[in-house]
Amino acid sequence: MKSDALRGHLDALLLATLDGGQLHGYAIIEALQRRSGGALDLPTGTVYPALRRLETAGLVASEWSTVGGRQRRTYRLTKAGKRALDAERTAWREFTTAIEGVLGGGPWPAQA
Amino acid sequence: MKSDALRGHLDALLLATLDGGQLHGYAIIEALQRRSGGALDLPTGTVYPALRRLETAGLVASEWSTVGGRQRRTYRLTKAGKRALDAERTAWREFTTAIEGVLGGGPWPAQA
DNA sequence: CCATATATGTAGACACGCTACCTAACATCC
DNA sequence: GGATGTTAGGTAGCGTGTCTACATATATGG
Repeated sequence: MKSDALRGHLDALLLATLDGGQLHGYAIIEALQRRSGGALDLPTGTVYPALRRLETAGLVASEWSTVGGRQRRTYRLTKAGKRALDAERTAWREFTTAIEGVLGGGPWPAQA
Repeated sequence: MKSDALRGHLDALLLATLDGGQLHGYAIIEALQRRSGGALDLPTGTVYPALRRLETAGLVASEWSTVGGRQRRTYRLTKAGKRALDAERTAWREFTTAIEGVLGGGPWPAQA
């Protein structure tokens, strides 16, 4: 998958991943791989800054914990984040509807 | 619709629009509006450079003509463009499958 | 005459995902 | 003891594609 395709949809992916419960960054990356059937393999340089952006925007909140001597920052959706997720899902449907209206299933008549 | 969402999908839209027959730039913008149900209203500063990029890549070809005293540059798909369109449609299906696997229809079990 | 629609185009800004790199603890194998 | 791999978090800076804003020109309608 070409990387630009994801532009503007990453926030929706991260919020949706946290919808099932809190996760730490590394686990989010693994969850995205699993749920996408291996199609999404996001680098940490993409995910960590995006999570900080979402936290600054108030859509997720995080807490530090230590598990087996390793530091973990666990993220969870805020209420605003849940609302944002709903909006993202709606936007996604509108987006795909618009694109598929153009992509169609094959050739179109020139001036329908 | 947020503008970044389109990133990486514009080429597919333009190629698909030309799949029904040759069109000039302005008509392509109108066709995109029509086919997307009004959701897509691309500025000329987006479409014209993109068409030149596609022409440089050999996916479309263009010819000048004059209609009613106005200059028109009419674009059509090349064979490479048709192949590229097929590839774009396949990529689109893979993309939406991946995203929808993550977005799902609602909450997921934490560790399926 | 002026506004609007038709039609094409360029220059520069900006957002954001990616590459590349760094740190650190623990586990395993030899 | 050390090499390697996995888990875990992070930053700096780049690339690039879309957008904003602007420029040009003809035809039409008021």
